[in-house]
Amino acid sequence: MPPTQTNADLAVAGELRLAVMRLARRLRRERSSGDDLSLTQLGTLSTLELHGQLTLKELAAHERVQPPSMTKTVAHLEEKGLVTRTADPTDGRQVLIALTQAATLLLKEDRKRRDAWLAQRLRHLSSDEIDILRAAAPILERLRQQ
Amino acid sequence: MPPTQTNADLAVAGELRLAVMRLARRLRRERSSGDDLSLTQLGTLSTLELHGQLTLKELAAHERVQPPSMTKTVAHLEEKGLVTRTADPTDGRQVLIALTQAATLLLKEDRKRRDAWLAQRLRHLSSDEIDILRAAAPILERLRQQ
DNA sequence: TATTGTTATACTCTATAACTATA
DNA sequence: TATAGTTATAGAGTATAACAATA
Repeated sequence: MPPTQTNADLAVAGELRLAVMRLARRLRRERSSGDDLSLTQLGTLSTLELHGQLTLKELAAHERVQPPSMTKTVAHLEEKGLVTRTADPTDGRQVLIALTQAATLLLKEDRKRRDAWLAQRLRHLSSDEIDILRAAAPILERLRQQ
Repeated sequence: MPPTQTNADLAVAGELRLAVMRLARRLRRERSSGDDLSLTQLGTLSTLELHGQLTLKELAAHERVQPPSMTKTVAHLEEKGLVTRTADPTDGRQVLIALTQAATLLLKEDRKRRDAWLAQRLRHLSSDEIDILRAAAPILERLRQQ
């Protein structure tokens, strides 16, 4: 933890920002072919998979959207048979949202397809370069969580 | 370049995909506070900065959107004084779209602000970890371009 | 009263289909 | 006829403000 910001750090930030944003855009595009779920919908399903059943408010907080937006997204997912909404037995104001089995399968397939795309590209790298990416992945994850 | 796909490569792909998508989402959110340009608009300006004056069709192709979508985006940018539209002197059907000076300045400021956000987070990392990210950035960029 | 969720309303981004102007 | 761009229309995603139901 250096006490002051160095020029080298600023340079890394700039390069990393561009690289991450562009690769993400590319990955998003890869997803969009032959699929009918938006990134918003997919992200919501992933969050439910990770945390299990959540209330609408919790789900909105995880996805960092306002409750009315999440109400809409959940409505779309419910229409597609990917989530269920049930009233909380102990607090009638709350609604519990959970994945259906169809959603679990769909998430698995989507992940497989996108991982395959990226793994295919990893084959063009040397093993040293793959090692660097392997080390970088958890650091990127921590950056996001701070 | 290994001749076959290893399980380790597939695992790296999965971790990397999640990390990149999530960090990108975070970066996108960072941008949206206190600014009035959408990512679509910013992306369009960046493309014009990179390639110079383009026709609407070319611009739509670079941004991977349909022409009617780009017509709208360009209209918004024109309202904000960030691009100009001029008829092509040799082909009256075509419209040439170019950045204004205000747009060039705005791009520079936006970049600075977002880099600062990421650089601030880099301060929580060790110098070894920063070195890994520095090495990873160009590899990520190559992954996208393949 | 405070909290949870929904409805009403509005704006951006995106698309396809239909149209206009030019080549 | 073919091409470049715009207009018409529609749906998703987002927000804020106002409302209903429950605690």
